[in-house]
Amino acid sequence: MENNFNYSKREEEIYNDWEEKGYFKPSMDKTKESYCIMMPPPNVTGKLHMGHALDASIQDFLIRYKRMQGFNTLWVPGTDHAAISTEMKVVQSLREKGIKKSDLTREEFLEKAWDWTRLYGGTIQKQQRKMGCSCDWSRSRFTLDEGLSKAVETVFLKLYDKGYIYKGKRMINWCPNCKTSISDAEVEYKEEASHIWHIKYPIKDSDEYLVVATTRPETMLGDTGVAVNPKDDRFKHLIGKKCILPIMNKEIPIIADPFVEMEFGTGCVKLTPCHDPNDYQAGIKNNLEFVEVFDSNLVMNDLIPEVAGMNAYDARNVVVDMLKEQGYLLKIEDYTHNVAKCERCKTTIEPTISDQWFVKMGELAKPAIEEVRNGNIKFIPAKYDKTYFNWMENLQDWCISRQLYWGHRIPAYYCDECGQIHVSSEAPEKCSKCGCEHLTQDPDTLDTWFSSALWPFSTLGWPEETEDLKTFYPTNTLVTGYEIISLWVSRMIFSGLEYVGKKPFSDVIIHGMVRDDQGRKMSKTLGNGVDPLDVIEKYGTDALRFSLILGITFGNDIRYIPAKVEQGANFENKLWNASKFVIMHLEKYTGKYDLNKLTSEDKWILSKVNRLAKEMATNIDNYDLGVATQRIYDFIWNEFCDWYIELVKTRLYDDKCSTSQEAMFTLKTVLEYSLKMLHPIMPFVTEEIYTTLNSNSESIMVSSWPQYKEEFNFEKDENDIEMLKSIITEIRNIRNNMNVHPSKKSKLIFVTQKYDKLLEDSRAFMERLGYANEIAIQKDKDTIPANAMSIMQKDLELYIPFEDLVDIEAEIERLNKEKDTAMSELSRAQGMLSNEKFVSKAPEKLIEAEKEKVQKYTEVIEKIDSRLKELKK
RNA sequence: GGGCGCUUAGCUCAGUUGGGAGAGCAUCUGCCUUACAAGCAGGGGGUCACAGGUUCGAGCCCUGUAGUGCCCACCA
Repeated sequence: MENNFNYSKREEEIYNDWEEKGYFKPSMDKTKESYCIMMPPPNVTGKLHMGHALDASIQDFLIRYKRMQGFNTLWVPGTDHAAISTEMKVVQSLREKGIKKSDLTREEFLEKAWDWTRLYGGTIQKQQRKMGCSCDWSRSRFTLDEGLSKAVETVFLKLYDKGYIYKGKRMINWCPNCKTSISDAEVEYKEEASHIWHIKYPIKDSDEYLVVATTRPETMLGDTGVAVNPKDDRFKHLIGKKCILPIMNKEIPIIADPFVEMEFGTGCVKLTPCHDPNDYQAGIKNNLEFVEVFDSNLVMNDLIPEVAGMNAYDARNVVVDMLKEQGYLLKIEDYTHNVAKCERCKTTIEPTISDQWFVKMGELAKPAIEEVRNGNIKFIPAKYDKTYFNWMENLQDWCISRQLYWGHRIPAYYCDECGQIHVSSEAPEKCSKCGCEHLTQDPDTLDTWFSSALWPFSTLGWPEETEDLKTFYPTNTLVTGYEIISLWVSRMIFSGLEYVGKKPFSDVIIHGMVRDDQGRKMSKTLGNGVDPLDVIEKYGTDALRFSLILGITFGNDIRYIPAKVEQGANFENKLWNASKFVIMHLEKYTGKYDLNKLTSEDKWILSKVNRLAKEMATNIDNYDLGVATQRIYDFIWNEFCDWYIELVKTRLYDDKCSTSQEAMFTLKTVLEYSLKMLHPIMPFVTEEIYTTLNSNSESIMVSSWPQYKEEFNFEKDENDIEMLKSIITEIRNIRNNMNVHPSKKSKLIFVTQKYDKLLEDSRAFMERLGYANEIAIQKDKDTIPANAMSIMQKDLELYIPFEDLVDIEAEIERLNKEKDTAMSELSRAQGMLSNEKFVSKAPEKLIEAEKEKVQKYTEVIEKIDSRLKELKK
């Protein structure tokens, strides 16, 4: 074996080998339970970032584990066409070539977009291969491919027939940059410093006036009312009257509406139903006039000649100046408020009234809420139930039409003559209403999330009743971040329930965000992003995966700490070297061993690894991946390497050892168990070692998870070896304190009635690990020299004659300290036992443990006392 | 405005149903011991944010306070 694992070379070779052999495909064994994960599809032209790396590490962990557990396992990869995001990138690249989107026909643009997708698409899937993802690439899907488009169309027609999809003029979020509508979920809010303008609106036929406060004075040209709170005594007498809109010199009504906060601003709100969501609602409710001030490109219309044709933001200054001149402007205050921004391009959103397609959410949301409430779908951690409910219970109808080319085109056709809407998969030959033969398809496309919402079943072939759909739907676990619970998770849930009639998945793991080492979001502007591919190049995929999983708790954000990746790399090296040792010593392994000849240390480690296999499986089944990883790490390093390998060395080095075959059996068994348990976390290095260890065996990927065996349960031997370990640790401790170099050996005199047999069997390693040149095991303490250090335990005394090194006074002092410790332990245990309430209420097991402690420390104290007496002679 | 988290060793984080506080890194001491110095052995370091409460027993459960972060709503 080489001195190190050559990950940069071998990881790729191993991966290709797996893929070629078809290990990523499901077994399709009908006798096995299925387990399926749908990979959240990244943007088709995207690049792998740390969030993806985390996502991939978690999913691959689960998939590999389940595969080893014998499940018929499928992990479906794929990519999303990412409508707005991709279209923006294409527009940008065209602009760099001096081409405007409007220069091209729809077909020409789409041609360019496909070129772009072909050029940059697939990068991320190559990178996912580098991550070691064992997904079935032969089932990879793209949201715009034929099958998925069929699913989208089917859903659209179905919902339309049911009346759940409708077209209508509503107030929507318009992104002036992307030039499309977007849904509420795609809007984010950002605090922005601005001003608030106080404007006087005179009351008709009166000297009185109202003062309205606004952050958008230019919209006042389109005001068609002023609202006050009906309970506001200041303005009660004005309700129902009219006021004069400045500049426009137009009468507008004063209405009462409880949405107005009396304490905020002036208590009077100007109403511009065309340009504000609240005002829009108030406009409908109160039957106000709808007056547009500017169009969707923010170009002012000709309400007044002074601003006609101007950009809305420029018009603001003109309007403010006019108000000032005419004496209507009372004051301008600094004001910081939340401004709606486009999630994609960060442009300020314009609320606009527009003719769009919507999905009616009410009836769809109900069963989706119920499915989580009744526990059929679980969030991990459960706290995200609340995020989900909060979203689902306050849903507005979902605006699904986008004024983009890149996406699924809406299957609706309009009669050129009478405007009749025809929703169908094919263009109708003539209008069903007027018989006209000229129909035009709706130019809009659908929201990206409309197709992503179908992901769990569209990828399995729905609406066809495919074998895959029957086998793998509902899927089992969804792994994603909290930022898309509302955008994606919730929509998959109602979609699955509505279209397939079954939930899309059972468990939803919500992991946190990967932040930089200072806890900041990784972002392009900060330049603090860490590219997982750089990390892989430096430390290898296994080390990165290990670092992302070790100790994580789902739902909490994690920081990317380089030292943690180093920890992973060091661990990989440790495992590699331990394996090298094992494999080296297995040269003489005949495979003929006798379980009856296993020694205590063999039984000890077998018992431990055996139980770990069971407990780690429980951890994983409970999605405690961070804990599971910690446990296998601890076992391999602190038990197997630090102790078992050291304990077993004497037997391996001794040609005449009668239990060397059993030692080799144990080494091989424990290493194999460990490799298997580590494989879902560090797939490559475990594969490399496993196939070296078992040169005629197939991949570790298709091996099975170690099963708990009752015959490997050795409780007594576990206790025995733990006792010996504590003795060895104490010997080392004493020698360290005295600065005695390991090369200076000493004699060990054990006095014990109980452990003589065990010690006799353990002579060899006790000599080695206890730095002894001679070991005496005796039942009485007649021959103990005075100048010896001592270790007192229950049922055992150990004397180490260090001869002239021992300062009797110092030893007395040390023993007194030991005694103090034992005394305080004793009194603590006695204290608990003398507490009647403790004895009557605490569990039996605990009381017994305390009683044992009393016994133990009483004995230890007696022994120390007796030793002290001898020393003082 | 509403909701949800977090606060544990110098740093980054674990801590499974309440039963004597853990890891990695850092630090200190001693070791190139024939798998590994990317290592070995040993040590130091914590009133688990604070204040109450429940309990025989609280890092864990309840109430409140402070600091901090996120999500939702968007109030002109």
